[in-house]
Amino acid sequence: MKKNIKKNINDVSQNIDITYPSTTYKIYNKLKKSLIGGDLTPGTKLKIDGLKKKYQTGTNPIRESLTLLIADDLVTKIDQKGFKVSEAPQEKFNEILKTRIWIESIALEESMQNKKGINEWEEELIVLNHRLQKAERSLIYEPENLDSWEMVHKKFHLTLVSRSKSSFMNKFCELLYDQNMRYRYLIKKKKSYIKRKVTVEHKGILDAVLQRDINKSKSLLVKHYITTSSFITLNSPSFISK
Amino acid sequence: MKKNIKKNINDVSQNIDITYPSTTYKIYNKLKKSLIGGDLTPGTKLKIDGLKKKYQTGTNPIRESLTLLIADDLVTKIDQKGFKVSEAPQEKFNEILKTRIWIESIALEESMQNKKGINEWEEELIVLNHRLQKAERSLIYEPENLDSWEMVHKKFHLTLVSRSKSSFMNKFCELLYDQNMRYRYLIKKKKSYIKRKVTVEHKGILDAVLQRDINKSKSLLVKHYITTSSFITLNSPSFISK
DNA sequence: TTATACATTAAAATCGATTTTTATATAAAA
DNA sequence: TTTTATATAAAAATCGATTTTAATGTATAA
Repeated sequence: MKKNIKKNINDVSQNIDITYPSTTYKIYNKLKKSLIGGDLTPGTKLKIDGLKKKYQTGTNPIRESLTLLIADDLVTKIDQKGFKVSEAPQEKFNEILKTRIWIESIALEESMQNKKGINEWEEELIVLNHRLQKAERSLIYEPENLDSWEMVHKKFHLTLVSRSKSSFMNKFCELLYDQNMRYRYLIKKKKSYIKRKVTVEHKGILDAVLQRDINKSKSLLVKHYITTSSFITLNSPSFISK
Repeated sequence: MKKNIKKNINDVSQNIDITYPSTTYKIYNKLKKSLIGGDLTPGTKLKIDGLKKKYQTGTNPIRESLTLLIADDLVTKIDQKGFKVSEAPQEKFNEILKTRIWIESIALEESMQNKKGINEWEEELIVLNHRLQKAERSLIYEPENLDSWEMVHKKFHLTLVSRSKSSFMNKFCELLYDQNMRYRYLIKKKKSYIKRKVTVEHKGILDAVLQRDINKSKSLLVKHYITTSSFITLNSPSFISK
């Protein structure tokens, strides 16, 4: 009833077939954001009743959202004992870094070797890099723009490795990106993490790609990840998984 | 009530803390088996009501099982429109093959370079290969043993690539293994697929691993996958995704 | 004390009914 | 005829209550 009213309000303007996301989908996105943003401490139990109250909804959307988040490795489930926020030990971060380097090296190489639509791809990367530089500059004066910086940053990195002609590779890259992002926020919460300037590094990778120098591109990408990772070290005692 | 009785019956013998799987978990496993086994035609709609009747259970376990299967890429969900069996076009099989080769080449190399516990690993592989040969021979006279062959076969392949020290790599390998397995069964249902002898190939890979010849091991593993794949070609019209 | 059985509480898992949305069929207008 | 609106049917999604299981606390026996 309530939703029908809402639908009519929106429908009058245009005749587009707007579909409204399910509660499950909305809660999933909210929870995912909280988990990646480090708002939920690793290991914390995710009790259904609590989440029901917090998000003002029933059992089913909560449980389904949590089930979806298992696939993202942000939530862990123990049968008959419920859900909890996935742990985030240092060694897991090392795994993420290592795996990202393995996977993305292949994906970048394949993306560059795949000639079909390579010009359009290069142009897209130029635009994304431009937006990224802009977003980064705006961040100095308006730190509340972090969300939009995150969006462009993710898009830039995933586009870079998107042309391997394997949907599986794309999925793996995104999973690892989100995992890495989570650690960035977790460390920000613990230490007074200083957002370092990555503008130059992104530009370097882009230039190597435009030069169509595969090895240089790969090595710059790897170097970028390793440099970034040195800022994400959680070896404070609070981070050792219980 | 019913479950309590069951618990008591089992508990009298030993004082082990036996945990009973949830309905969701049981349904998940059954569905997964059906999906990999090719019993459910790609693209088929998975209606909640139908599954409820089939598995004699409520909405929740069904929906949760299906949600879990999305992560395995065996089920596809469209928000507000429900679940369906994931499509299985030829091109997707090509992706699986390609991605497996990329990922497992790295994982095998890392497994062999990782010296810690390498002797135990080699011994485990010898035992698994032995069981695999045995299971394969028994298959000639008792084809109903296919399930146990599948189990050993999966274990052999996943153990081979298990030591990269990245839980993500292990997960990716298993996902791709199951995806590949699904195609094996789908083609079996369509063509009169003849189970070919893979005994020699497994032995070859094992020997190369025991010789600690990384390049040889990798190339034999890749060759094994490519040879197998040539038997899994679904270019009959019935397989072109609608 | 320490361990074991039992009762209590809390939380997960499940059920069946209701609500909301989509798909289909039918009728009216261009 | 084709399109557009409306009514009906089917299915997905959600809700709130109930059942089942795990965790906690308490009393009793070794």
